[in-house]
Amino acid sequence: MVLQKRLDYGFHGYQVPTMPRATRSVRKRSLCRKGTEGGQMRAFDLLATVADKLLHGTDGPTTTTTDTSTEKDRYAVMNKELDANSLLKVEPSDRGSCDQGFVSELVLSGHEKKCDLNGCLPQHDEDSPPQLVSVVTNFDKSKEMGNLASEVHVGSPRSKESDNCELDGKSKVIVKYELHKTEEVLTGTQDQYDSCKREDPVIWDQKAHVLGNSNGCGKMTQDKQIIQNSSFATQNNVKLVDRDDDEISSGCTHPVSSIKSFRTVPSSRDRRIKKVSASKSWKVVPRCRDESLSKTDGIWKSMFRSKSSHDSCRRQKSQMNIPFKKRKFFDCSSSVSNSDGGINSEGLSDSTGKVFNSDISGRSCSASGNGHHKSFPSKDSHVKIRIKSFRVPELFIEISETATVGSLKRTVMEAVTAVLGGGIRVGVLLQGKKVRDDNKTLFQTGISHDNQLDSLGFALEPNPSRTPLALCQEDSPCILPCDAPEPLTRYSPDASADHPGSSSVLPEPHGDSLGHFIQSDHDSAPSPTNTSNHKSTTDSKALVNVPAMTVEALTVVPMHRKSKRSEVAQRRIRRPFSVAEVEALVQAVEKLGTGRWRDVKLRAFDNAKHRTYVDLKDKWKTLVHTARISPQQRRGEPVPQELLDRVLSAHAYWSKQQAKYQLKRQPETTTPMNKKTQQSWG
DNA sequence: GTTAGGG
DNA sequence: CCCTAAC
Repeated sequence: MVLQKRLDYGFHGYQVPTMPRATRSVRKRSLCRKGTEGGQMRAFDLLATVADKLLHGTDGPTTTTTDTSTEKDRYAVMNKELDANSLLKVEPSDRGSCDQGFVSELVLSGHEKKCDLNGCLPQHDEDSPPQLVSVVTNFDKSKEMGNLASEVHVGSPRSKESDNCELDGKSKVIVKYELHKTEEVLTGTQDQYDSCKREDPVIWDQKAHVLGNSNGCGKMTQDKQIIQNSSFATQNNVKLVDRDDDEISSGCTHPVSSIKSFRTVPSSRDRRIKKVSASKSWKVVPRCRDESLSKTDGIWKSMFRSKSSHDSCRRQKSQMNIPFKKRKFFDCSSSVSNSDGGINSEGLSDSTGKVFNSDISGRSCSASGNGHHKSFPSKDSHVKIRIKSFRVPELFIEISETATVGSLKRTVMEAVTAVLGGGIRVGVLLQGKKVRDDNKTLFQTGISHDNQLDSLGFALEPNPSRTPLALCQEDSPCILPCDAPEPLTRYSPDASADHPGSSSVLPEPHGDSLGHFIQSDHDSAPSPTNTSNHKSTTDSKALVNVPAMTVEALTVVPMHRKSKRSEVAQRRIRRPFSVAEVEALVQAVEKLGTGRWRDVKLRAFDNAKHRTYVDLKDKWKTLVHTARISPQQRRGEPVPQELLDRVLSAHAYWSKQQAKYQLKRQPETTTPMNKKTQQSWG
């Protein structure tokens, strides 16, 4: 029998490809955003816009090749720039002449024909929306590990110019990526672009009939569907934003929307994907780091310029949130880092990596939404927003140790895709405060060009509407503000198959959504707000208001429900005992003694589903230990000395009792003093 | 299913 | 917190 082990990968987040990367120079007028601060654009729209960018970036084609002759490549999924600290990257594969990464393969496996997208590709005519994102992909030519970092620029469709920043002298591929159109990615010649451009640009307008249009379009969306299916459709809670169900009506404005329209297509793709993602035979790994580092040297250098690879490696390791002993199997080269502070190639990302300020610089571009880029000012005051990069909420992945590295990659990709695809949404922060009113205009909100938008930030947060279960902690900072604990996202591809309650999601910070607190046995995190009527505050029981647990914002994304159970259940998350819990435990033990953990559980933690009697026993064990060591050696949330004293006292008492019991059957009668002591407890 | 103890 | 032996 194969020993199944699990690996936990704690990602403190990726850096999702940077969104618009504003070009400072007005000339580049790259930041034409729809909407104006004057009231036409509401915060909601802004969010939607941002989300769109993200999604397109997520599902859009990625190109990882410079080989312009390979048509196929052009439709690869746009690579995301992962957190520099994450060792898992989206990268081009070394397969064949095309450097298509697995992502693209996964997503676009259906694009056998060159012009699948024919007739679907946007016509970058004068009427095209002013959103054009150019992706500058840099990657180390040193093949196989050709890591790459992408940058996404938003600009006008016609601004062909691209930043010529060259990183570390690596070869560079410049890709134009048109938003609100297809996920077309141009990697090379213009004629290719033209040859595949869509004929009916109208489709991309609000009310186009998706079905009525080219197959190319359909295929495209279909491919996206595959991604969804493979990554999160099964959990039926994540989808690409709010569009999936809107069907045709929403048209291609949001490419994803048409997905269902093409459901009928080749199931083989689905199957393939499933198969791929399901396979979890871990084979290799253990090899270090230096080797792989050297391969990715270019990247590492650019990402960790100030560190030696060793250092980074070490740091990675030390920060990896891998609660397993399996840790030893972990490998830096394939690992992920929890380190904070995304360090993108530009070294500009926020140190927290959570919220990135946007940068609004001056004037806008044409107000006419028609994409006419009269390079300059218009009557409307437009707001330019620049987002260096986003960071995906922390992601947790568990995968069988027997899984292959390849499947790990895919799993991670799926997780990311799932998250980006709808598990998250964009939040707007203004001066550290979350802007909740989606209906306010930017101007009303204070997001105006003449306002220093340094204070404007965007954050990725769980998308409540897409998540079935939500452990909602009122006002808990899911929003990833600087320094706030990042929400934890747990992605378990296979485990927890049959646990309905196992898919809980990040709390929805807003009161606006289904703030239903679900106390699934899975893990009902003690209510932080001490709602006196909360279950976990066992009224008559010993356990009183359990203070907020530190962590507990987690997302569990059950996947592959069909997978074998052999994959083993995932390790429970660590839930440090709060002082209140300790108090309750001590009290119960004083009364019941050690050795009756089940009773202790029933008495004091009956409502704390996540505390088993074994947990209580273990906690007691550690408490005793803690009480015996010097305060300096203690870690974690300090337990009041008073409690520790009681622990020792009770422990001593019950130990004595036990000893006596064993010696003879002479109950407590022989020790009046102890008895007295106990009375004082009771 | 519980307990106890090592990991 | 996990795993197991032992009951």
